[in-house]
Amino acid sequence: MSTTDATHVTASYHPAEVERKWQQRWEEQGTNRWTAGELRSADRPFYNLMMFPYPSAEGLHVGNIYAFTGADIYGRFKRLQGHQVFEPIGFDAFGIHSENYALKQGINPMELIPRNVERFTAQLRRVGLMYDWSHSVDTTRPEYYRWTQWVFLQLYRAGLAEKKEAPVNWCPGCNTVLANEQVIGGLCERCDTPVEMRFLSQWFFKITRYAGRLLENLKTLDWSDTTRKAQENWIGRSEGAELAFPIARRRVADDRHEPAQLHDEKPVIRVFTTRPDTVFGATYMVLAPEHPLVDRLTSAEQREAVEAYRRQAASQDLVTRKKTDKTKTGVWTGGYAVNPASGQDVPVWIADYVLMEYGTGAIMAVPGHDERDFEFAAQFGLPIVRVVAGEGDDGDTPLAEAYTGPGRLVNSGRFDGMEVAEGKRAITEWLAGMGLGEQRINYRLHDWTISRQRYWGPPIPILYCDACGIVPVPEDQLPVELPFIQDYKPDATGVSPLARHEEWYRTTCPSCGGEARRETDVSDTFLDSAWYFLRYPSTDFDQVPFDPQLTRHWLPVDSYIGGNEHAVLHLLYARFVTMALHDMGLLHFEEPFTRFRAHGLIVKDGSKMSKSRGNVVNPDAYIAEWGADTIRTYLMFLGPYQEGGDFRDSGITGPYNFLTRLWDSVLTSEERPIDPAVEQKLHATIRKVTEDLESLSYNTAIAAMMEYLNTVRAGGRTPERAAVEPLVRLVAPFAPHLAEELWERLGHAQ
RNA sequence: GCGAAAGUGGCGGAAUGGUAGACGCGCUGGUCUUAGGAACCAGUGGCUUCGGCCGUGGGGGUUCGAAUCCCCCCUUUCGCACCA
Repeated sequence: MSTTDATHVTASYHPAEVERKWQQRWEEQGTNRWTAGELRSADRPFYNLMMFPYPSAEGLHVGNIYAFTGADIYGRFKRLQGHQVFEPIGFDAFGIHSENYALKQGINPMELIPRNVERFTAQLRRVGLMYDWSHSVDTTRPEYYRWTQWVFLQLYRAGLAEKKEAPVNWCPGCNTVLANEQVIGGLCERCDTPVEMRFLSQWFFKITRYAGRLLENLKTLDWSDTTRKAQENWIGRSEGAELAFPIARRRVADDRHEPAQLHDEKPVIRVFTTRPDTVFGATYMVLAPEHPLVDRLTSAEQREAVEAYRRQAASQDLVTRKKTDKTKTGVWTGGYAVNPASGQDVPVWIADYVLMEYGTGAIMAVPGHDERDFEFAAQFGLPIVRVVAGEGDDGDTPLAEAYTGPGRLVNSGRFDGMEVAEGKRAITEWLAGMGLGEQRINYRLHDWTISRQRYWGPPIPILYCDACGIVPVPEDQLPVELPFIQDYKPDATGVSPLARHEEWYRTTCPSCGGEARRETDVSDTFLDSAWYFLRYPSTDFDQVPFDPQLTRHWLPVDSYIGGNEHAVLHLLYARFVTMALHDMGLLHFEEPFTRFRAHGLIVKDGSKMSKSRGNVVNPDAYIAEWGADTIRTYLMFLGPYQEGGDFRDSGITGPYNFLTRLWDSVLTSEERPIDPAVEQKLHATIRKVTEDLESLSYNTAIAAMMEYLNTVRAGGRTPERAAVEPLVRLVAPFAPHLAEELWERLGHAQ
């Protein structure tokens, strides 16, 4: 007997019909929506998060669908396991990318972006994702960025936001400052223009204060290895010592200059080194051309050459400057410093191979044991002294190249004979005793520049008052709304377009009532996304950024899935902001994402999708032709989810045929006892699919289901109802519409 | 240079110490059909004297047994990169 009514004609599989029906029903019945009360009372909460998209004008990309579907499948799996799954989505719509596009179109982003959001929303609704649209966020809405500004103020109060004059990355293409993380190989991440170094007064977040903890905590996180490693490298911990080389006063010919403003008033050059054991071999010093002590050290005779060199270095973009293979250049300042170990005067040079942004911006040069210093010394005829002798090395033969291996110290006074490791410790201790050094851990990580001289972002909630100085905008006056202006185009002046609008920036000081001026820079988009996951559960509340009770109930995030391109950007910033809010007592956890998995990249026919190649997959057309269920299943079947895959049109028929066969099998199935061999295979399949879902091995889960269906239908046999009914549940995370329809046709109320 | 991942049929990939190539695409043959770029069934790593032999980038090793573990080399992709 057929499971369907004898008079009922078994219709063939029409995805469009089925999908329309179920999307509508889910919407009407609020299947995926949560009320505030339901969120509060959920007893097995599972927060399933995916990286929210930037709503580009091109519309939803197949890569977005790949990312979201993989995350959605995991959420649906958890729901089938009895969890109450909260799966929100939103839009990361502020930022240079959006703004640049608006500029190109000549449409104000305030008008353009909402259209993109609308289009994205419509496209996303067709994919069959279990989003709770009632808890969505859009970072460009005042009701959202009000709280982004609030986050800024909390960091400011905690002393973690600071305005300072500093060398920053300036993109002449985008006319704005960029965070270090947004400079890729010396180029702007958005427009590929070579980035320049400028000295500007900017707002910074002191993420470096958290460097140690950000690094340490990584060990405790259940994250993709690649992502963890990327953060580890980015934070870049190195152990060593900071040593002080006093300036040799008598040798400074030109003393008209005021003493330099360093961290203290002592006329010393501070250097960071990982090799304090080689300090006896430091035969010269090099400062970055921008180093504040250069003026003080430069002699009258050398001034012209030094100035010329500094001008030249300043004019170079970062790509040219950081080329490792170019020959070393540099100029002697005419000044000397005292090697604190050997007591000898060593000449002080400037050279662009020393970077102002790392360490102290100055190095002690040990040509005998550092490749770069050796190259520089060889080029300029500076003395090379050996202070480490390797195995079977008499310590006398002149070095043909820098020796960086292990060995014992030589030419190092009473430290001669010590092993490198011992020497490091002993020499650091000795110099520390004289107040000329200390053990030090240095991080590659920089403070996070968050000022952007652009229009399309949340205004930084700060006022400048002649009487009171820097004044934070009172929290009850938030948001500081971004005004609608026509001339939002950025320029090379180093200030935001908002600085052209006096009517906007002129205001009164909340503490003295006098005249004040608003900060006209906006904040980095990455601040918007550094806390959005805190907002989702609490979008029903407009008087707090995140409701304490809901936050305690739902956070940290249980599963987070996204692209690895954010390994050092978003994922690091979100961790920092969370940690800072935790330290202020505002959050009960310090790591936002318990589990993170990076998905792979989708390519088309073996090459990266790009507009110029003309091989960008338009997901709408594919969904219209094959149905969302087929596209979802196909994308997951392409290859291991965490490695990505190659989208080829010819492959879609496989998953499509599978779903069609499943449809037919269910609707023609018979009510009869299940064959024991089939039953055994069924249980093996359930087990396999369950394990694969947990590990995101979606491709093999699908393969297992196909294999099982092949067994069920082997030799053209009619399937037993008991053989196919469980398969409908197994396939549900992948093809939710089809599964619901079949489940209903099998006589189950949903 | 440093760090990470990977190299398996015509193609995407499966198998992490135990029958290599699951599953799918493609291809071949068949059934049905007026027809089929539909559906269904069967086959499909290479060589073969039909006994078998060879086969997971290359070379060596451990093991009763290696795609899988170890050593050396080659190639590709990604991240970081004059980081002191």
